[in-house]
Amino acid sequence: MHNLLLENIAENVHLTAEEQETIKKYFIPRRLKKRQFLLQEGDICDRITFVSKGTLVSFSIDEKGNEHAISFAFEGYWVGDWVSLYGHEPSRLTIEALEACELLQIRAENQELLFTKVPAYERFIRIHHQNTCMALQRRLEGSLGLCADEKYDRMIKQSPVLAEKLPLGLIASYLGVSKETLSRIRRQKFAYS
Amino acid sequence: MHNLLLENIAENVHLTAEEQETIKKYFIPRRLKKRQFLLQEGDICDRITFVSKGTLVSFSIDEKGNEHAISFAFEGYWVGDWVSLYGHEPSRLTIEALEACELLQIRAENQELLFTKVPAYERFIRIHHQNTCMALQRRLEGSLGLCADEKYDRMIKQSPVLAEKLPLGLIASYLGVSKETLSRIRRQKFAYS
DNA sequence: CGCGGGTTTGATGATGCTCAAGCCCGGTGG
DNA sequence: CCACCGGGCTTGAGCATCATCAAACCCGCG
Repeated sequence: MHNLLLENIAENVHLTAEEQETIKKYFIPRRLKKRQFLLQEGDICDRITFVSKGTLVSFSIDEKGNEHAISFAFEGYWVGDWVSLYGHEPSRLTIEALEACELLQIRAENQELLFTKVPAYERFIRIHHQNTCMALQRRLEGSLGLCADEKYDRMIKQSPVLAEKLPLGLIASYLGVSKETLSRIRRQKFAYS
Repeated sequence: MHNLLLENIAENVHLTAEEQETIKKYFIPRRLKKRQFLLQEGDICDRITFVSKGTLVSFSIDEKGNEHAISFAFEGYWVGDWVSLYGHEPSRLTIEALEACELLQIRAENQELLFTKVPAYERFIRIHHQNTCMALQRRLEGSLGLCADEKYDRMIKQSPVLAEKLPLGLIASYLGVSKETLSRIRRQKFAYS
């Protein structure tokens, strides 16, 4: 159950056997069925989640009720609403299981404890946040001033997995275009190949 | 010179006098004149910069030659291209001084040393990255599926300072709209108030 | 068989970009 | 002191892109 988690951490920092045990103790397993919510808009996100199995999507809902996919989490990913978690404010995000999921969670205050008990873990989280920053910055660069089909190309180049695993509607929402537009773009691309 | 830096760090973590001295040693002062570049597209960003005085803008340039402001850095801010820094790849960002600046810089490899010498500094950087994640996520939420005037409203609400300090063209680029559109939006808002 | 979801396709309209011209204002040089 | 210049901002007209609405389609499933 916790193996993938420890492997994931060990990719970036070294952990002694003892540290591994300590970390294990803090992460509590949880299951989610398809369409269940990990977090709902308005809740305060007070824990960090590692995905052992399954897929989730985080999205925000605007005033008109449209959903905008912010990010996806596959096996081996971490998920949570950083804004809510670190800002201690109600989340504007909703996080939903796209399929049955197996998760490992640590509560924010326990993570603080773990930081001091296992400094390597704090280092790992720092590195993880660096990567998150990178991903968000890339995403932002793409979303400013690219037209719809350029965004799609870019996404395909960066993570072709998304296009295969996810339904069209979600990808459209992720790119910030309507599903009709994305459908037309795909047809175009197909004609040329 | 280093006071603002130490204050900035001390807002989040406690530092002993000795640690403060250590940190000081690693941060090298640098000045930039108006319009000088801190980083140019294609360079590898190998240092982190703290702004003691002045204002800078980071922007990316798309295929058509349009500039897109990614973020601004004022006094007390940190600036750098995280993608390039942590990914060790050529930067797609350019960072330019909007006015005369006084900066403090630490090289990436020295920062790694500093992490082990002063764990509190590593903690500070982790917290800083958390905040960066938050800011980027907020920005992304805003840039997806908000129309031009909503984006402007949102920006005004979140950081009215920007609207005062920065020329219209830069704000437009930050919001991902043309300067003409932003000009029209402002006129509209003005008419209502 | 009929239902529902995800997807496709078409027609229409709004939003916002582009291009082009003019304006305002501060700086510079005659 | 004034004329000129240039950068930033405004304003207008036309046009491209893309969202919206509506209808049909496809396919797996009860």
